[in-house]
Amino acid sequence: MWVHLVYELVEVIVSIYAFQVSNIDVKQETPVDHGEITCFSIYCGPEANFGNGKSCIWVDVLDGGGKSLLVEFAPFFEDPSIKKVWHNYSFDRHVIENYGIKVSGFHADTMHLARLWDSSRRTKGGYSLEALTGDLAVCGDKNMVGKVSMKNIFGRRKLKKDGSEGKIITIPPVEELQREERKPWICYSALDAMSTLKLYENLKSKLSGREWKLDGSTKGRMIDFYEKYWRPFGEILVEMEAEGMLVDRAYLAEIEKVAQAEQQVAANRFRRWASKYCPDAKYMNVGSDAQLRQLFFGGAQNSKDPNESLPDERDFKIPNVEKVIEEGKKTATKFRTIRLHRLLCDTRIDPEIYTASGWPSASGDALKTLAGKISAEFSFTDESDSLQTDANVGNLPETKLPGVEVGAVSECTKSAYGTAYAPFGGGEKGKEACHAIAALCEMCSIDSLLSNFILPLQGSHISGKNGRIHCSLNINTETGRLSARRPNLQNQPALEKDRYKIRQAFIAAPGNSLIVADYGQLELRILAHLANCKSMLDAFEAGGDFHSRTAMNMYPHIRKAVDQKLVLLEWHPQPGEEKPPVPLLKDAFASERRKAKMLNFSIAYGKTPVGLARDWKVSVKEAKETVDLWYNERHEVRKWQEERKKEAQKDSCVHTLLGRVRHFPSMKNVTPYQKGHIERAAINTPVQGSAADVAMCAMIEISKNARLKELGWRLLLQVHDEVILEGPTESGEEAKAIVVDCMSKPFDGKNILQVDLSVDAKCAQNWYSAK
DNA sequence: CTTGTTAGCGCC
DNA sequence: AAAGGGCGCTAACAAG
Repeated sequence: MWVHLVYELVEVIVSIYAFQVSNIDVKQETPVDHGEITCFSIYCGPEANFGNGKSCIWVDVLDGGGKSLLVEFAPFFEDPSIKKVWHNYSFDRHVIENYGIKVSGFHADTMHLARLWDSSRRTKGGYSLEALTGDLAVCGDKNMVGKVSMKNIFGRRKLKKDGSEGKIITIPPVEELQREERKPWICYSALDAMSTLKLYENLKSKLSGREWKLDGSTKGRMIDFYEKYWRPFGEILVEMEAEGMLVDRAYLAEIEKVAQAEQQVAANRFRRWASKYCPDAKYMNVGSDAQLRQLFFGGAQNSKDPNESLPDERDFKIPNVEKVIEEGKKTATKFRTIRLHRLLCDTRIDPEIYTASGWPSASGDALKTLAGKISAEFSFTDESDSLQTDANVGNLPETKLPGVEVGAVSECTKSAYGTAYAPFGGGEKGKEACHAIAALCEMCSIDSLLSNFILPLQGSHISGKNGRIHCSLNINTETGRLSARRPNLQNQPALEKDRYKIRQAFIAAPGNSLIVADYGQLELRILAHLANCKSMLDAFEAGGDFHSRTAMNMYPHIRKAVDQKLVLLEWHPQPGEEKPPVPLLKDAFASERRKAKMLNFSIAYGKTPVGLARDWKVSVKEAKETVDLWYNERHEVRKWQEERKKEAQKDSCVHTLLGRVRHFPSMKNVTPYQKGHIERAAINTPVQGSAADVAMCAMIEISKNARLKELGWRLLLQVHDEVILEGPTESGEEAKAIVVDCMSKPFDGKNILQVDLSVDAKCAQNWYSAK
């Protein structure tokens, strides 16, 4: 009876839900196929009267009727004409869909509204309902009761063993609260719905008060931006999460074995070598940076505080796998202690890299410096072997061109062995040390692949019933990019780093294929457009290898070589041709092109000559000269960047292509370092944020394309400038062409940029082979 | 035994 | 003094 009441009333008023969910660990699990609803509430403003003057409905799903009661509400959830506002729509929708209810009528997500209003609340309390409703800058409503956290209402101090209250505050399970603290619990969860609607009204009015400017002219208000872009985008993201990616678990189990075996070999190789200098190193945790720091740099001074030094030797606890019974103990304990001292007693290795806290770094980079550019392969038993390995070290020589001076000094004159070579005595000893440390590096990188990717991808908590992985896709970055969580599918190893071909585990279902489509140099194209830079626009217009063209524009001697046809900018082999008639620029001037490429990527991020000098191991003056060469042909970029810095200083904000705003703290009263950070963010955000705008528009185009839908193609994932879809193999080619078209003309079927948007797309059975 | 923090590293 | 933008995740460690 009262279900009908709601149904009729809410057609006119926006309504709100807040769900309490059990049987799910929110921090670990995906809500897709996990989690059960214990209760929910509906609020549609103070005017509604559900009887006895009550304006809010609270529904007990736990003891009040369970699934059958929830299903009574299905028509209500599924009615698109009932406009619904949520706080974190994604979670609630997945949980409702676990009951087979298809939610419709998505009107707004207050988390996204808040993010659109102010994208930098991370340091101001974040975007929880509690933080937002409690913030007067967001909800200036004095009559409003903000959300109060569960911890404050229901938190109980954990009792210590002696019966007194401890410091740890625990919250009982929601089922227990609902049954045993019924009244406050109903108030609490009903308030969620009321807070959400209040928050919606506040944010809507704020966004209505802010002008939306696109390309310099007024398009409306920012709430219009939300409705045009982020509302449909929010819905698309939830659908993508629900789809999920199919993962080949058998394949992952296979590469896990291989990786573990290779890791053991590398780790033991290092341990065996290290134990020659420090016996306990045989049992060390080679993955612990503290232990490594002790072995290499024991006794070293802190670079920031000369009064602090690492101890000469230090004890570490390790799992007692050998079941050693230590002195004074009766049985083998779970852990035992080993003592590590500096490997070299008489010699010290000068640390080149320090951590932020001033201690010598034992990071991968630092270890690579110690080892040098060599392989981990080394025969520790038969030293005659080493000569063969020796022949392989060093860089490949660059193609030399007669009559043309090759710019940089070739690095192959330097020794390929790292800084550990000399301290360990040079010669065979030095080589042995470098190879052992190289093995350590390899062990670390395998470990990182295993623990970050291969193992978690096989976990059951992140996959649904159908074996697919459902990450959550969030609009929660300061620039407007997406982020992915549980698991983060946006940082899967790519290309040459993917030594176990992890991406091969992301597959299409039988009968299906994946389409992987990505933009070529999206951010650089955006920069060319925003800065209106002629040289860059011309280079994109001409097409071909952008970095080679940059190198040519930077260095007159390269331009001369190109003009005289001594080198080719790029080469498209004709049938029958095997190699180009003259060398390619990227081979003949590899080091210049490398620098040009690095500058192309770094300058948009605001990298300074100081940073480049460090990377390139040249003087700051020299780095600055190279940077100037880059800007020489691209003075519009410099001017545009200066304008952005001024804008950040004057208005405390910058804008993206579609008119989203990122605010910065006032530049008064900030340290020079903070000022630098703001300035770099100010020149980066319009580029990164506009690229995010483009990618979002492309996804909206793809998602609303009727033909793609008809053919059965669905978006699965976005990785900033790349999208992945899955659909029937037989329509792969047709779908691919549509996707490319959507991405090239992402603004309502048009491209409003001054540059073309180049798109590369492939159809394949797995993610790896689509690259 | 839990929690938070740091360093490090994967992606674009 | 700090000198590359934006993320999320992990192990190890430190602290409660």
